[in-house]
Amino acid sequence: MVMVCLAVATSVRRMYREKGGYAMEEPGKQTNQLQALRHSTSHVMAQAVLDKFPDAKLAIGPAIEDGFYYDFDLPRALTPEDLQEIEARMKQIIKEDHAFNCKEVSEQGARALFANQPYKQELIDGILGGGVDEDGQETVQAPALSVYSHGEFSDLCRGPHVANTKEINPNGLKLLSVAGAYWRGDDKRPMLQRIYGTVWPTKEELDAYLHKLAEIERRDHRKLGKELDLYSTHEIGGAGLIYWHPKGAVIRETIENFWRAEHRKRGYQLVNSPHIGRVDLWKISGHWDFYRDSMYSPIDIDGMQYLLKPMNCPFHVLMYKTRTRSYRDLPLRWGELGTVYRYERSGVLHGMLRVRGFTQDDAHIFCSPDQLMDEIIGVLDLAFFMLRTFGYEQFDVELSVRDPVKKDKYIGDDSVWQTAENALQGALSTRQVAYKVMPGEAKFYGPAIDIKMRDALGRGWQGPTIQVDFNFPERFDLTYIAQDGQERRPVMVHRTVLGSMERFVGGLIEQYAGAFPVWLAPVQAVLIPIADRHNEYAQRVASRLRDAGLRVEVDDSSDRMNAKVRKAQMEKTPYMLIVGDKEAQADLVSVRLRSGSDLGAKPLEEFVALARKAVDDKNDG
RNA sequence: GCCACCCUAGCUCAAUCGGUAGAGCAAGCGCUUCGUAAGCGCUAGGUUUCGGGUUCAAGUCCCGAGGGUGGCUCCA
Repeated sequence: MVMVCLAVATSVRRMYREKGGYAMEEPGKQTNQLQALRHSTSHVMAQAVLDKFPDAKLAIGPAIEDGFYYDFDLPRALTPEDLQEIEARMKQIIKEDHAFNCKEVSEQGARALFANQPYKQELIDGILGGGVDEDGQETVQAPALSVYSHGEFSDLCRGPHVANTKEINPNGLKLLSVAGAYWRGDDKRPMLQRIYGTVWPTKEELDAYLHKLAEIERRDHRKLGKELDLYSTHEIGGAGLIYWHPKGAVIRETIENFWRAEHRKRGYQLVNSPHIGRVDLWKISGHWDFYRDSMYSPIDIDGMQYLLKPMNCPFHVLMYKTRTRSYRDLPLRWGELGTVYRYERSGVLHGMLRVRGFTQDDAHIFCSPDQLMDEIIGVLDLAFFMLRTFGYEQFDVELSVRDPVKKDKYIGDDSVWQTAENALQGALSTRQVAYKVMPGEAKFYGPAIDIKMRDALGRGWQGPTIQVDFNFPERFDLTYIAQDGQERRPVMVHRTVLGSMERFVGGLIEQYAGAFPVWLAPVQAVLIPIADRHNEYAQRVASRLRDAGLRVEVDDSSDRMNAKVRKAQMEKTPYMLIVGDKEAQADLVSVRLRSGSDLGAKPLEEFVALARKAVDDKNDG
């Protein structure tokens, strides 16, 4: 049973962040029941921590996706042993059978109750002052203060909670980790210790969740990237810089070829631009003022300052300006796999997902305002088509628009914004894409569509982004000659579909758990001769397969066939072709799939057709 | 960047109280020629991330740097 004491609706923090910098709304609605369970468990944890550290200062402890946390200011750093101890104490408290009681308190009452709790005092200030609440949400009106107690422990809280600690299943509980977290998420304020935990109604659900965590670890692109020899990073080479090994590079090349072909089909032209440019360029674009933290220090060349590019747009803009553009030229769709470099703070770097140098699948569309909607539709079609090709089927789409009350934060007048928002919205509804409007999420230079996709495990990843930009055309004075002979200002659309090759491939490794579909697999088939006398036949078959455009290797090591199968299996090779006397005599290959299934002996040409089809269909056949 | 933790052979990990670095896999060589997830043997492989310090003695303790992990903040 869930107790709700106040009429104030509970809002758990809905946005969560996962390692690697992809964020999205929590999938599936967490029930109030589950929220209450988790939130109540965080209170129990706070009590256990107070037992151990009577001087602990408590901050906040909400329910989150899959669990809960609580932030503490403690006299010393917590160790893994502390966590075990705290968890044991929690289980004890749960069994002590405490009812959760709620009461409303006056300001004085609350201040007195939390006299030694400075963070709680600040929360009280916030609640009464109509500032921000414990989830960092702005409070509209000052609600009453409420306190939830169980046993000896009381916490400022608006609930809801379960009725009794007995409702928490001690076997569904586990503390997971300790991490630093700034008070109020503000890096100017004290660093607190955050304990993460998870709790479920039953042990089975806990086990399932822990199993999922193990699965996430199993798929980790950093682990698989090393095991499958896809990429490396180097301490001596500098942090956040990716080295693509041959097998990783093949995957990337295959994706890039697909990307180029698909863009050409859809009326894009591909361009290339330099990696550095004079600082003046960035001053005009505005990045020098607004984006400098993410840019590297200037390089002195002949007394002039150059910057490593953090984005491609200014270069495309310069190309646009090389001649007078007519309305007949528009839309211009210029794509580039452009490598950019951005300064990222050392603590955020993460495998291929968060790096300092990466290649964006960038494109800029220059068009007239009345072409905007069709252009957006074109991008949407392209984006969904490409992502589905990589097995992403579920998307969460956001339309980021202006904050209606702070219109002065944005450049461009109302009518342009209206046109742009209408175009984005119109494109989405034309394609019947469900979306969520995100007021205040627009960039200062224009509204945008952001698409997030879910992977095979249901995790969210940052996907395509489509941004309308009024700023660049203005600052660089872009024009085109309209039908009536007048100079007009084009609209510029920035868009990526994959994001960056690094992040996208990192995500794909996890999406496929390293078992890439045939068209992407670095090695598509391995020939496994049973004995040395079959090597020659294996080479002949391999060369025939290469002629058919397949990526093939021959394992002519002196290993036994079983070992060769195992090796290919661990490399997640789609096709293992076993050849012995029987096959060599009749132009056959015995096909084993990495799933373990044995397709038996097939005529060579039949296998070629089968494999070609899997490649052409971009699936596993 | 901040908090905590970590860094030993190509990889995964050992090394008691501070006492002078070891295994499996991978690699190289040899034997084996085998029918759907590991055949056998031998060899080589180390400035214990780097730089200082304490100590008779440092993988181990201390300081600094680099890199990494989990978070916070931020982001393609």
